[in-house]
Amino acid sequence: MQHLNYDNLKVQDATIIQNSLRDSILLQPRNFPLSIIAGADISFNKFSTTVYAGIILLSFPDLLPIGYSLIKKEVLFPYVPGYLAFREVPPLMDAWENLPQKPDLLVVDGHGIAHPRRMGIASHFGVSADTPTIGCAKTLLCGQYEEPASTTGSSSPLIYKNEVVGAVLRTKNAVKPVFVSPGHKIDVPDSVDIIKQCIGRYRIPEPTRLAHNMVNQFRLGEIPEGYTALTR
DNA sequence: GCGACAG
DNA sequence: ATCTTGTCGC
Repeated sequence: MQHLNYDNLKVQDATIIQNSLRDSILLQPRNFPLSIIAGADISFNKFSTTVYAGIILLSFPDLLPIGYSLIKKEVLFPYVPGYLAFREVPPLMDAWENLPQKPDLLVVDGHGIAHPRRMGIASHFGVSADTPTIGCAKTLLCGQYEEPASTTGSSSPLIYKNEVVGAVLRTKNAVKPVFVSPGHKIDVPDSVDIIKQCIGRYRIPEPTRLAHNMVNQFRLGEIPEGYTALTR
């Protein structure tokens, strides 16, 4: 499963792929040890087809960087709400293949099953790479929820078509919450529990926050393309 | 038809 | 997503 290419796909074809991949999603309590967690994100210049993708590995529960993978790639599939995966999964999959070691769980910037067809980018990547994933998005794509209490750690269920597809989690006092939903091989309760343990001093949980900072530095030429295991 | 719409 | 200046609050 590498060098995925969705460049010549039509949105209509993409829908068929999502409906097909959906049957492979596994929603279950975490049944594996968690000592290495990772964050994935991409960055790009507006109007450019070049995307800078990266995955950062962190020790858990310490959340200290222990390695990463960065790769630059051309992507032609456009950004269409509901089809983010067709733009971001291909480059992220390349970064994944180059990681010095695979994490036990990957946190993706975007939704998991909190998606119109229950196939957000976190689920799409998880099924494609056959690895546990959680989606952590900054804004809502679909579903309803009650505003969670304003204190850090508070959450409320995210409902879509009468089903609990995730949770809205307050990661910082009196600050906009984030949207957490399982991607693959994990369930809603465990996803929220793990993301809670990834909260640092910012709104965005450490895995995706550090991944975002890293790919941004990469895009700006402050870090070279490549991969490495960090020594400490 | 109208409004919503991850990154 | 990216760009951008100021401003509010702990």
